[in-house]
Amino acid sequence: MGWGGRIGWFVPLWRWRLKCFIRGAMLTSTEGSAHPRMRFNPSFQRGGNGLTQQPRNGRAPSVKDVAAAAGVSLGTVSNVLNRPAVVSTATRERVERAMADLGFIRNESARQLRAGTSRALAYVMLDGGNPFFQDVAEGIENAADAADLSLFVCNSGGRAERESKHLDRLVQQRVQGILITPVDPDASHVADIARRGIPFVMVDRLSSTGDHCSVAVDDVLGGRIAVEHLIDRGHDRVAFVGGPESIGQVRERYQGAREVWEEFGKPAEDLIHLPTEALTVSEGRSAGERLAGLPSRRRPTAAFCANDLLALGLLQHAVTAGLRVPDDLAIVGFDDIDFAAAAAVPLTSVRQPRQELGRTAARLVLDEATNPDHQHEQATFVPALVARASTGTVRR
Amino acid sequence: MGWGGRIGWFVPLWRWRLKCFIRGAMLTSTEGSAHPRMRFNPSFQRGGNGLTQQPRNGRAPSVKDVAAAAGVSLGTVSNVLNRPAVVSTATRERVERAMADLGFIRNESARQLRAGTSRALAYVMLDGGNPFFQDVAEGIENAADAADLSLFVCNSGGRAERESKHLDRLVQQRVQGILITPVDPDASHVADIARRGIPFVMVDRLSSTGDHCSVAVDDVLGGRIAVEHLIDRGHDRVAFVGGPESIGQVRERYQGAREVWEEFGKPAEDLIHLPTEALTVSEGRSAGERLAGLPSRRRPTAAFCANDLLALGLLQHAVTAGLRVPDDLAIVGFDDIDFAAAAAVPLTSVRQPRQELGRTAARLVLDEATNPDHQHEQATFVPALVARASTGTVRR
DNA sequence: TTGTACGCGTTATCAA
DNA sequence: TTGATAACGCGTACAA
Repeated sequence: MGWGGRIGWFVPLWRWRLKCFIRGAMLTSTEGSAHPRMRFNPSFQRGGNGLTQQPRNGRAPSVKDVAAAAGVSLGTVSNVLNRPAVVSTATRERVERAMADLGFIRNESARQLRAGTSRALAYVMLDGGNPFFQDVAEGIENAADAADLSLFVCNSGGRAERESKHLDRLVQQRVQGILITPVDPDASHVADIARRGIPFVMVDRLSSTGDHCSVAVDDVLGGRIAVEHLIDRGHDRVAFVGGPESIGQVRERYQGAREVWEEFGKPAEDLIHLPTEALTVSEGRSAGERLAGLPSRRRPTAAFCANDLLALGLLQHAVTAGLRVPDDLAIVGFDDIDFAAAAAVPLTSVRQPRQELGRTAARLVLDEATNPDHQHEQATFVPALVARASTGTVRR
Repeated sequence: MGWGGRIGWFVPLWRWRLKCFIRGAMLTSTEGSAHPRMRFNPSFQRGGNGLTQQPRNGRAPSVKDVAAAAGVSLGTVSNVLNRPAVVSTATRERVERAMADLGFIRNESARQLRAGTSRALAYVMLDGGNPFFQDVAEGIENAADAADLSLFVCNSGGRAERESKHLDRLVQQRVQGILITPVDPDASHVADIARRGIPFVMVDRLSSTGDHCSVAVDDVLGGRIAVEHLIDRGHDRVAFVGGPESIGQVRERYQGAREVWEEFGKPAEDLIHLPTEALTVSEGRSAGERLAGLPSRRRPTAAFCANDLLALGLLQHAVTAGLRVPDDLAIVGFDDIDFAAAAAVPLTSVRQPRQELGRTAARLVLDEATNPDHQHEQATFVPALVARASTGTVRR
């Protein structure tokens, strides 16, 4: 059975349900004007708050119902909704009264159909379990809220096929714009979005082609300041903890680390790469085990982690293993999520302006959606080191 | 200017944008059947992936465009989409080809309008900054995904007026069902949802009235096992850290704590309430300060925190202040978020089945949406203590 | 097997 | 100031 069949099956149930919840509702005497349309809708009832209605056949009341109840035409109701000034006070009040009585609520689908686009944005995030992206999402939501738009928040969980599925659905929904932190910025299903002309902003990744907006911090620079800070503190052997390399952010933060390491004339083999399979707390713990397993003369005295989750996992392992942080092992994270400061040994981290990334991305996508002179923009933020106890002491 | 004006202004921009991105796209010779409708759409082009089209006046291609391009009627296209079996292979392929060429994507608004309901669920969460709710949301999203539904994730941030605004929008969107962890379960705007007949499930709160489904753990029991665990470990003075009392979860966890404290014959004044203004890490820190400020003979040797965020804040303050955890201060949290286990002193916590709460809630809301025999259900889960290092030792 | 015609709820245009 | 009517895109009777 195809979709049509299922839809046809849904509708009666919907009616059935309405019929059920009506049972027990307070019903008072029928009221309303003597408008002839009224006889087609004989079941209007009035209750305290307009929710005790059973308009027509069980569907939600429409402008048509309101018009009938108020004894005016459909166009007038529309005017009350969209150009209140143009309708006389008396009729407007009558219509408003009818809307309240019926519990009328505008149907967004119909408005969308008419308008050609929905009143929603969407953010497809890379990892819902990482508070960093939640904070970005919060920034977006605030901006969306201010523009009176709803926000679809989707989570790809790092899986390309799930991301693609989400995007398909969002395009079907005709969302006004899509913000995404992509699994792979070069994936075709990502490029297709911009090519369709849907306002589109890449978050936490810069566009290489420049054919859409993007918002990110300079990850290479972030890697640089993290490692420079560790060099400052006198560390001569440093671990870079992070992976997989398919993640651009990881690559660039590592690159920044290597650059500055080299510039300070340190031997490349003293910047030790501990690859991880994901940017998670548990991968951080496992990296900690590998780190502890190194022969002591090869063992780093500090670690720069590609994000805070890894750093927290590493920190946990270190403390459990009896290492003193920062004396035995200094740790720098990346993102500066709230939990970094809240760790038992507060974590030094490279701060990204999380909410502002989101706000800016939303601003750009809205500009693309509304401004005919929109120019694609690559908004780059400068990361900042927030030094805390986990790198507290200067060595030697 | 009212909304109508703005919409009217949007549409031309939309066209303008499409015109722009088309520039530079590869254009090949016009192709297609000689169907007469074709002349109304003279600008069809074919490219590699169907995205280089400029159908009609800049709007996304509709079934009508597909029909014209394939040289069939509109109904046939619809049949291809909804009852592929009923259409001959040859025409079906021709239609599918046309859809691919044009980059046709179904318009959800139109489907919704027709179907009377959207293909989306919604979850309004209480605190987006708390990973607990993110995990619940993830459970919901997985279930929604399996049912091929989109999920609106909204965040009230504990503010009733924001929650109400979200709910208004969701009702306008005609979502299939609403899941919510409400600021106040008894608020009228919450009750209105269920009264409207919208499938509705309360998450992390039980329904008192029974006129809708709900999913939660037994918070009183959770409070009991937390404090019983501390009593087991030999603690005679315990703090309950949590607030505000307007949050039902806080009240009930506290109640459970008091019950078991009394049952063990402990004097009521030795269960010390440290109220907080929110369930956040920073409030946990501030509670830590107050705790440290107590005279030593009144100072608790253990703390039960109303959630893990408070516990992490308290832990952080304790470590910073030089207290040993658990020797000087044992700590129990609630929720067992991932960061609890990842804290530098892994946190003992009362575990809620976070994802399962979400999955169950989604299951219930879908049942209400589709099953005519749906009965409201109060799904109660049993919390479980997860003992970790933060309460590690038995005292005395 | 395919095509025609109508309705979903809203908004905008135009006429009264 | 108000009313009638035609779209928007899709799904589906019903007719051919």
